[in-house]
Amino acid sequence: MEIVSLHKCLSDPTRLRIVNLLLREPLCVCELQEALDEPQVKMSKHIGYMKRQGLLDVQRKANWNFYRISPKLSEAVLASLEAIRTGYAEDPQLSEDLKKLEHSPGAACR
Amino acid sequence: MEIVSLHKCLSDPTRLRIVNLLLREPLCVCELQEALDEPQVKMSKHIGYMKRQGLLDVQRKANWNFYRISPKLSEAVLASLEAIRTGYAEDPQLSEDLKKLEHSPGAACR
DNA sequence: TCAGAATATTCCTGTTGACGTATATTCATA
DNA sequence: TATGAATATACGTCAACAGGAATATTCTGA
Repeated sequence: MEIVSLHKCLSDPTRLRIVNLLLREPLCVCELQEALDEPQVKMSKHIGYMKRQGLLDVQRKANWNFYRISPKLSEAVLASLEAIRTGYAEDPQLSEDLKKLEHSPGAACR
Repeated sequence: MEIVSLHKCLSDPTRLRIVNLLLREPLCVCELQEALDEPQVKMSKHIGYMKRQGLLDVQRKANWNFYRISPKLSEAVLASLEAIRTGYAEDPQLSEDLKKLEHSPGAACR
């Protein structure tokens, strides 16, 4: 994945929030939607963008699409992502998203 | 500095090249220009952009403007920058820029 | 095979940003 | 103080992208 493409992915608030959650575990779109509380079309388009750039990949299970950080990323890209995970752990928005995810009642997709 | 702003700065090839050089040492605009071999107006605008976002700051010395990575950045931002410096050390373009900088005959601004 | 759930895509609009040309600014020095 | 060097800004144009509304797609289960 191109350096510039990675940073384009990270340069939108919604996408950053999505990446922050996926850095912990793969998630289905409906879980991401619930955690971020954003319209479906908005989520879908940002996810599609990051998939096209090679940052995410999908696994379809029954009715649900599970996204994860692509396992094919270079060490360099992973290092940048790790900097986000550890560096911004105390960001109010990002940590609230994580809390919301943990506290969410088991979603239908599970 | 905002997380998103940082990544916007890093999501353009020219800006990434500039940051890569400034991560080593503060430089004057003319040195950056020579190393990257890009038009003056292009350099100036990208530098201005990063200054407005709070990533860079200036020190004027006589006729020259020396830019550096701002010393006021948070640990988190510095960690992201460090990931770039170490992670992409072997990028052809970025390492060529560095080489060009080292081999450059002492610029007028020194 | 039809209905509905989960997700993606298309179309439209407004904003941001990238690039080039030309011009302005600022400062040092002749 | 006029000139030139270093750098920034204004203006115009074009492409990328963000957001919403509406619609399409894909799969599951009745």
